[in-house]
Amino acid sequence: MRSIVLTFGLIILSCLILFEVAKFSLIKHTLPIELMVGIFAALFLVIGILIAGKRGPAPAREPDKEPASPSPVFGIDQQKIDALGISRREYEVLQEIALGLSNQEIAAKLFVTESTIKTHISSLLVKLDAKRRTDAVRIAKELKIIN
Amino acid sequence: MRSIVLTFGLIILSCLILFEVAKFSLIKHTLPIELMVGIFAALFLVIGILIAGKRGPAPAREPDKEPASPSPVFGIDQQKIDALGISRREYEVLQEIALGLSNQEIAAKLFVTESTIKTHISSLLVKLDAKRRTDAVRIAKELKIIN
DNA sequence: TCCTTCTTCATACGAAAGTATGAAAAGCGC
DNA sequence: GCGCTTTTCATACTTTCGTATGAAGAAGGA
Repeated sequence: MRSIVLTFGLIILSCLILFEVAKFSLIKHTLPIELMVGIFAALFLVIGILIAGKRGPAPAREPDKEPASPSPVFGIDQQKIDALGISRREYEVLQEIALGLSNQEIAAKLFVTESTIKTHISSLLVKLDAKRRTDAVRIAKELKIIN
Repeated sequence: MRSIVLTFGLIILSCLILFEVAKFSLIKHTLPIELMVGIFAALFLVIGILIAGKRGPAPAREPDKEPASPSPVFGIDQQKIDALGISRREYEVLQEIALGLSNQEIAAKLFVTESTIKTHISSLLVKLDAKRRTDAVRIAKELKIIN
């Protein structure tokens, strides 16, 4: 909670500063308006991606307004991941499984113990309704929740 | 692929339209610059979030072709299978592995003992230079020798 | 603050996977 | 027939995987 406030505060603050600087430049006609707007657009595009990248555990999943795209436009269907209740960490493990790594290798890669990986995989198998890791990978690919 | 191009095309198109309208309003001084920039910032913030929500870690994956319905011969590289020295029976086993079946299930499906399946898999792992069956599946898909 | 979820870890056990080795039958090309 | 590969199977052993259960700290929402 505190971290969110802090992060947003920082973002807003830096944006305001940038904004004032930009307006100053604009008045002096040292920058065209188009460029100005473009910069801000790009800036907020990046910010948006960053924010979304830090997806929390299903943030208040209200009834979805349809995304109007039955097929995943950009490859991965985040909504399906949420709908299955797959957590961030579990998803990371799933990706490593798909790469063909062993539990031990995944543990080393994610800096946790093999025990933890086993726990994640067990719940993944339940959530994906799979019997084995190979099964889980196939199902996940069919659901397009991994590449 | 087509849908991605379409989506991006639409986004860019609507942005250009919005941009022109905005510039027009700006010239007529019906809107303050701040509001203008703010609208675009918000717009691209949303777009960024949407994109991030739908994107994958993008490890250069080509989309899988339609399963089963068309002849699996198209897209499969028979020459690579031969080059790797993978026999007919081994290839059958490989396909079953990719479906997520256990050794026992594969044995039942192919009417042989589990022992035989293990033998086939062992040589498959060597020929594919894989350490595990999950690894073998990934490699086989990358080599386009299975769907 | 209380409650829940997520993440982490451990231990123990059973099931599945994989390795090593040997061997026998069948098919094929020479 | 002879040599070669493929396919089949077995036994024994090691490693990995998966389940069950309990527990504890961190983060976030109500």
